[in-house]
Amino acid sequence: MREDEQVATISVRDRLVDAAFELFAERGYEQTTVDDIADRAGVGRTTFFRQYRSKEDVIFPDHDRLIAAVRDRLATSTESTAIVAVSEAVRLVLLRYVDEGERARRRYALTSSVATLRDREIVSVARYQRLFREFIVDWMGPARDAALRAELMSAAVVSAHNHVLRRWLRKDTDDPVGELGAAMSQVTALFTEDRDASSDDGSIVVVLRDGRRPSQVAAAVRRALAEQP
Amino acid sequence: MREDEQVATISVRDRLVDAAFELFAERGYEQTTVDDIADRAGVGRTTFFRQYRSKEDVIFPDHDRLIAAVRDRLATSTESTAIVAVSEAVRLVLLRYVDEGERARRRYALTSSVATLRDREIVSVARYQRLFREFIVDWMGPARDAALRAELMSAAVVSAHNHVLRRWLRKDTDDPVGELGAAMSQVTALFTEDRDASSDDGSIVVVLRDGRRPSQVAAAVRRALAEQP
DNA sequence: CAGCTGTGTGATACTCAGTACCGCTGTAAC
DNA sequence: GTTACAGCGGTACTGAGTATCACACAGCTG
Repeated sequence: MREDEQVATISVRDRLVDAAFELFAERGYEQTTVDDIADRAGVGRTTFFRQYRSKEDVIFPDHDRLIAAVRDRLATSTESTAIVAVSEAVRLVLLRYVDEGERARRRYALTSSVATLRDREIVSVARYQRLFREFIVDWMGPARDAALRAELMSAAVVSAHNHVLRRWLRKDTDDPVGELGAAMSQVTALFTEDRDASSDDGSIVVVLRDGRRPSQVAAAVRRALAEQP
Repeated sequence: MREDEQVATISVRDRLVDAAFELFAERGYEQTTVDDIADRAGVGRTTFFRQYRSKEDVIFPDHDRLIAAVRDRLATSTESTAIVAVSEAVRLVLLRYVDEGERARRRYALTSSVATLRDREIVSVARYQRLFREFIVDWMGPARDAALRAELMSAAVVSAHNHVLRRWLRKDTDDPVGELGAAMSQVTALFTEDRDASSDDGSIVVVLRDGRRPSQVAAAVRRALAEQP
């Protein structure tokens, strides 16, 4: 291929994606064959499967690459707790979708209406959750209930992320990144509140002899609070 | 079919399941075709697809029926909070697997090693999570952050259930039901502790004029505590 | 220029899951 | 008997995904 052609021509991969989205919109997903897509993109069937492993693959973003990026981010994380590290890492995923813009929304329309694609999406999400779970387990070591806690944390982070992502996809929010931050602090709060709250609810008891003035009581309370961890 | 034959003969459905499990164990899942299964079960290919929608369906329990049972349980639930109701309902799922016994474990061996089946399992789990989420949303109404909280709760319940279920499948525990109860109280504890701990940590401030005695301060505190929700 | 090599491409043929249809057979009802 | 019906098997088809092979077009080399 000569250079001037290269400038004018969109890559084969992109042509296939465009063709696929067009056809899915026109006739629906099941009514479109791989041959149709390849034909419209002006390439052979073989080329389609060389570019994308399956018919579903055309619509989905490159999860392999994105997961690798998330893994890297986790590996080089300097956060103080596992759940905060994961909350930071999941931001990458949201940003990727937001960057895609309209294409992400068109994909959402498809995954919402086609069972096969919805299932595929669910499986992709589970891969992130697994990655997070394993990271948290490694981070926490063989502590008491570590496995269950890791499970819950990763599930919470992923759910919160998906909640915000779906809101953005549905145009329910203009500030997905801000909402993600809020959702993530809600999630981390779930897991970082005083554990064992049933036995220690965080109350402080200050005992004084009779005859003190309320200002003295207040001072004693202030002192007690300062000593709290 | 005459009656004496009916007694001696296992149903076609069961024969197909047995044949499938045998063949998957012998040659692996991908190396087994639907024809192979039908042949070994002594029926035609057509009959296979009349009994099971797909090749994967043979191994999985009847999730449609089980989900319906769970939905019924939720609909007739008299629990005080949504998450407790869901925690109770998810027990049905665990019990179903435990009832299956060895068959569930053989299925687990397959879903652990065959990507297609693992994906299918993940999708099934998502269906329960969705059911729970919708129930919780209905229960909570349009409260502040209800959608996100419902998302987190359903994810937590399902994760905890799966954690315990997998422990039982791996023979890491002999008391799955007990562990499920423990895991579920851990989950409910997550969501029933003082919420909004970041903005309201549960502290009570009692203001008094100078000159009161500590016993009067204590009485005022007692009164304030009594007024707490 | 001729020859070599590697890479992307398209055509063909194949396997297998899943669907649609049709004809057979045994059973139950009238 | 015959009519109705339900379960079964066979055949043929569609379409996804795989494997193979031959070709075209680059770039490099002598």
